[in-house]
Amino acid sequence: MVPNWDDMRVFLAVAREESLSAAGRRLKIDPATVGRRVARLEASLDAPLFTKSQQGYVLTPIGERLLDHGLKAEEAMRAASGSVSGSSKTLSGQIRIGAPDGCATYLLPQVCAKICDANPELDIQILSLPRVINLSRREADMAITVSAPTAGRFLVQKITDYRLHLVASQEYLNAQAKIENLEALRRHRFIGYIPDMIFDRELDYLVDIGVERVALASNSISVQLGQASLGSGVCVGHDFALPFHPNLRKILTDQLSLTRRYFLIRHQGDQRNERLNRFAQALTAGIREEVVRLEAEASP
Amino acid sequence: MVPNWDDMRVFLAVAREESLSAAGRRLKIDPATVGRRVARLEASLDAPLFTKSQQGYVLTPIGERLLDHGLKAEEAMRAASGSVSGSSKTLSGQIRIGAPDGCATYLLPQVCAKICDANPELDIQILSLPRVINLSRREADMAITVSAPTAGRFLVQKITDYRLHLVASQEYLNAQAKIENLEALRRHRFIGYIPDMIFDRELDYLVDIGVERVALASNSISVQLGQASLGSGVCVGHDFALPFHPNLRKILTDQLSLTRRYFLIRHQGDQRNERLNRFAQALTAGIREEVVRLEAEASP
DNA sequence: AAAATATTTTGCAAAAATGCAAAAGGAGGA
DNA sequence: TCCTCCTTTTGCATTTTTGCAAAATATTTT
Repeated sequence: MVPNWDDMRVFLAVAREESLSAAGRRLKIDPATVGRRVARLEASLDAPLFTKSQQGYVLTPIGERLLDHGLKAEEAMRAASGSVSGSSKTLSGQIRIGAPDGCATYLLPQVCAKICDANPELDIQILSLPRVINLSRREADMAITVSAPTAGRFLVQKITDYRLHLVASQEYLNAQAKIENLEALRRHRFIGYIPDMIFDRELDYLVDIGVERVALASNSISVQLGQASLGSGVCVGHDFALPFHPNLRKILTDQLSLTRRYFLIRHQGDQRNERLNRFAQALTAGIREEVVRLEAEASP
Repeated sequence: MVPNWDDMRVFLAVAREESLSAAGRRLKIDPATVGRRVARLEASLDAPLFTKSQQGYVLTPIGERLLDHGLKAEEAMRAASGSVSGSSKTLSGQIRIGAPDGCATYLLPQVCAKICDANPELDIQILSLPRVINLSRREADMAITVSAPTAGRFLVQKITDYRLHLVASQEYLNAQAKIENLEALRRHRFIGYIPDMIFDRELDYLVDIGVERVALASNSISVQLGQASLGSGVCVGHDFALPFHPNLRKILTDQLSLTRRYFLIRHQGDQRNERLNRFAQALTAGIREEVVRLEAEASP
């Protein structure tokens, strides 16, 4: 009769994922158990919460109503966990970060490795996302973005600025006439993002330069730089990525230099979550350091 | 690592009761289990929540902080349960009502019996309290009072007015000179509440009449009426109580008649709790009917 | 002072919940 | 049309949780 509070936790997962198996993956419990706990909750509430089918679980109107309250409970439970600063000196558990692929590829691996070394109990998951992450749905605990969100209640914190320049491989440059100015670029092949898959205006570098056509495109910056590295063309790349592609050279650095900024976005409700606060602190500091280190290495 | 939400439920009970066994009684689970679940919560939060001793569990500062969030979670869970109208036609589970003793003694038994008959799955607990009930601490789901609360966020609903008169036993009246007016009362012995235990000004009937001395006192109205019934003196009694004391007679009804009002108090957060709404509806209707019936019976 | 009554804690057997493996049922693609 | 992959569901062995009984300990009463 009186519901088990923990069943609400699995209810939320199922409501979000619309599937027992996906919810099970997220919660790291067996889908069968997930199904049984939903059934138990329905029994104790004496109401159908989902319409069940082989292609998933979808909320009934009653379930929708329950979801509203469940989210409130979740917020409270999250704040509760956060309020006990976890007396232990070291962080533990699981933290998931969403980030644009440049950051995820070239910065987070080293930074997170260092954090993990210092906190052996901590598991970090890096979500490299080809789209703006939906933090409201709790897809991640925090997200790194290139523009501050305008709507929604979030904690926004500047991480650091970083620079981008035009790059091409040494071999490519040797084979061509020296590129003297921006005008000369018109005769070159460009590598960039897939135009209609650019999810943030800040990432639409090429439009800033006036380039209209992208011959080789990928949704992954590392694929782009890989192609540039093979001598396929000219590309806009992060300075901090260059040490990973030794034969890439910056070009026209005096005539074209882009600056962008990383932000750390968190849920408003996590403001007093000491655990996440400490992690965020370590993360931003780590990224800042790493950008400085890599950009210095790339400057000559 | 990730806490079991249901452990928060038992944490709240222990925090309130400050004892494993009392919490166990309230939750209807074994004290040993309560202790183990608290231990598990502490382990998953990695923080000491209680200082434990043989005389009970008392919150640590960390526990205090957790309590705040836990209460929020509880509110959300309560609202969640309430939001699903419990598709079944009949009420079930457990509902606890606090009430002043007059109401608890002479009205609620019949009214609640009727409600229970109509809802076989429902358990009703009547808390007859010698003090103003602390609804904020969730000692009860709802409370009946004689004055509307001034502070706090509560739902207040008038139930019904009721009347009180001076009463004495037939035998007592026969043995005395006829009491013609209020002035004549000065020579009689009064039965009433224990003066310094009156918790609500509305119950301080005798001061309204001008009586200063109470010879026989009890904190229980049924004890008072029992004494009056034995011919020990004059007492202020509820009209609706008289049918239960057949040899009591109202006196000076034309010169002294008190009217009081019962209110039903509920938690603001329960406003959309269909289950409690339905119960409250049945309760107020039942009390209203019962007062009318009993007062009619007492009038001749 | 000693007995009685609370409390928490511990040991163990019973009960419940869980994970795994297999079954059953569709949706989408070759 | 069939085949494959993805679901949910079911049966069963294992693990975990729970309740009960007894032990240990302190407080209150006689």
